[in-house]
Amino acid sequence: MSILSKLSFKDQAFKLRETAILDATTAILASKGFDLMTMDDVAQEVGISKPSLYKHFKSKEDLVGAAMIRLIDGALDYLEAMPAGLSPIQQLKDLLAWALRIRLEGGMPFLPSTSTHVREMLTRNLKYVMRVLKLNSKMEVIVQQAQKQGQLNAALPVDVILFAYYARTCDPAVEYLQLYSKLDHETIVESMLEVCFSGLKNQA
Amino acid sequence: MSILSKLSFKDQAFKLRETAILDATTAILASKGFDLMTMDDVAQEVGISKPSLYKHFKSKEDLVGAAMIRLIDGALDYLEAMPAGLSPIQQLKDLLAWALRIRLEGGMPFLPSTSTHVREMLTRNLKYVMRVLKLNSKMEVIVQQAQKQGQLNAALPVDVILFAYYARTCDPAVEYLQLYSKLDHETIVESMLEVCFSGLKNQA
DNA sequence: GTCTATACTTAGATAGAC
DNA sequence: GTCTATCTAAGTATAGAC
Repeated sequence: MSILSKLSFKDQAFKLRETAILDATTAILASKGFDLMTMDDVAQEVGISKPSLYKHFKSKEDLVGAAMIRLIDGALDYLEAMPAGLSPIQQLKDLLAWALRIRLEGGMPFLPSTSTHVREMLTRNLKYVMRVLKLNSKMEVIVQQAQKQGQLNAALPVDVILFAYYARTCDPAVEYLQLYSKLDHETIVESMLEVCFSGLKNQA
Repeated sequence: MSILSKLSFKDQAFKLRETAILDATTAILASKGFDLMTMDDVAQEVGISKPSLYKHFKSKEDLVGAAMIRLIDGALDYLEAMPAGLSPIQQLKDLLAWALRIRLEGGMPFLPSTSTHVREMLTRNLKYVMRVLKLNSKMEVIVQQAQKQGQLNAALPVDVILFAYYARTCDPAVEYLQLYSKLDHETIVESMLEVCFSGLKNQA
């Protein structure tokens, strides 16, 4: 019994450290991006040595893959937790607002678009790809519902809507507005939603 | 006289090679991005040695800066060459379509958004910053005209419109549509314009 | 499992011959 | 000005002591 509890305690500590590593990785990825993030950065941020880091994740690709999977899971959880009866378009708006708020606080979702290198790396990560496909099928359903109910433009192919939507979660305009405009976070989120769903054109 | 013409001939050859270098750089940047592009890549693509490359550009930053400046100049030229009397919103649409077509053909404009690293590097390049500011002031005028004439949403801050617009020129949705959808180039361009100006929402 | 110290590789930049 | 050959720094990954 004492051995068992000791083991599970060790396991718990291991899990906790793993969470700390993924937190650090996510934050560093958000600020420096994949290529500039070094394993030294991560180890130092967590307060462990590099070899210890490699005990948890066998490579940089592995580590970043795990961080990205956690983000996708976060999105899936958010979708799951949504109040029933929310209109499809409101679901899309809420999810985008959630992602943008995380980004504005330095938590970055959705790195894959930044470079072909990173994209190919993630494409080789089977577990990651499976999560993305799962999220994507859920999103596809929501978009089709929204089109059927006349909330989204039904003339646009579903692919176009989905990719345009995903691209908004990592839109560089967010960082530029944060840097060069005096708008606060919530105003930036609202503006991005407005631009995404209503476009730049005058509606009249 | 013969010396002078010989010199100017040499100068011409030098300029030609410089153009070839910038072409290669632009193409490689478009496919691999800044971090993965090596000076060896560029030298090999042009068919010269690395030290020769360094005779033209004193560093990788310098080289990429020059390539980006040429792209901005292309945009400025395109604006300049526009037929007079074109409505402001049509100018914006034409310029965006022009940029997207270049991207679809592997010519990439507007790298700066890809990472903070690249952005900071370009920010240190005075010549580049000056060109960007010049382009930006022209764009600002067009956007304000469009708002005044009721073509663009006047409720949105000019900054929001400009950054959202710039972001569309390097929208990752373009690459995803190119990769995963069966849409041809022109349909992608039209879809992106539609999404940019009218948004995803149903217009009714 | 954790650390110190180190091997290996890549890529930016240059010395020196021609 | 161009090349071959090389320097140097950085960063991924690991060997081996504790």
